[in-house]
Amino acid sequence: MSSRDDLRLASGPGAEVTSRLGYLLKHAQLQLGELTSAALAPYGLSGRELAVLLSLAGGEPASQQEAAQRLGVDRTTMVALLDALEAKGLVTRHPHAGDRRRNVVELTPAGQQTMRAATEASDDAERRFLAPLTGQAAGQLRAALQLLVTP
Amino acid sequence: MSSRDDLRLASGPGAEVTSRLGYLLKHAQLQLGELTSAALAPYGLSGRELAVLLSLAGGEPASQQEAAQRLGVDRTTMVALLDALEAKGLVTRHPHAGDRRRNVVELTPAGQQTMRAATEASDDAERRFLAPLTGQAAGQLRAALQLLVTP
DNA sequence: TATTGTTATACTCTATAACTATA
DNA sequence: TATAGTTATAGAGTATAACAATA
Repeated sequence: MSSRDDLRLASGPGAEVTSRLGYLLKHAQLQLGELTSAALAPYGLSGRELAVLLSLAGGEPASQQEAAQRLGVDRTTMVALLDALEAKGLVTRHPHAGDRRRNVVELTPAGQQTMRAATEASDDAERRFLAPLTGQAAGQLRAALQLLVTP
Repeated sequence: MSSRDDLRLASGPGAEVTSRLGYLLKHAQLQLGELTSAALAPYGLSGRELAVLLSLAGGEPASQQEAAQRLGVDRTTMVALLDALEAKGLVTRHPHAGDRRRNVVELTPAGQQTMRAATEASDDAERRFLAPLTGQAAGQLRAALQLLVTP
């Protein structure tokens, strides 16, 4: 079932569920995810793959482990994500000079270009998702989530 | 990896990812989910199962299909959820009098009692999750999510 | 023909355990 | 011994397709 077919007025039957925070967070994520997936499709990227590119672009060149930590996924999960991005020519893996256990992961020029274009598309999806809110309310939402997620 | 091991200051490396709305929603949901799971464990319920109980308790007795729609899951997903709740003695299924294709699903007395206690535990988990926010900010967060999720 | 519940199946995301190569 | 990357595997959660019973 798509995440849009199931929504109803908060005063109807089941309002006890649909007003709970867990429900709201889950369905907000589902809806944003649908918009983002559609927006990124022309670039052949998933939202998770764009997140990997962004985590690699910010700061120092990173090992796979560091990239995984930045994103909040397991290092075993990062392997498959990087396999896909490497196959698309968007990232490269090289052994670290001083510690050959590590792979230094970097964006290729194509990866940087794709990341920039895909980020704009993703930003646009965010804007459309947040359209029901005033600019102030959208800013407060983001700030509140930052506070909750950042320890 | 747990969802708490990966968090860092928003100004550090990877800030481009960790300040995106999709990341914030995902990790907010993960953190609340952990708190909720722990809070519900003494009742032998998952968050999804409590959601099913709540969706059944609100309004008229529902068919499985209606329960699935209230919750926003597929009717095939609802089958397994109800199997588990029925095995625990928390819900019953009876053929609908006027339309025997349908199962009327209702909470047993044990189901109602468990639902009430588990809801209190879940509410407490929500309060702890929202503790970093002022009461006003928490209310605004909930209202904003309602607006985004309700069409 | 259409709908409800069900089953079988598959796909995504994720983590744990164990392997390897390096340190 | 410990760590980084990898592989195999398993477990949620989810949906699609097809079936039986019923409308």
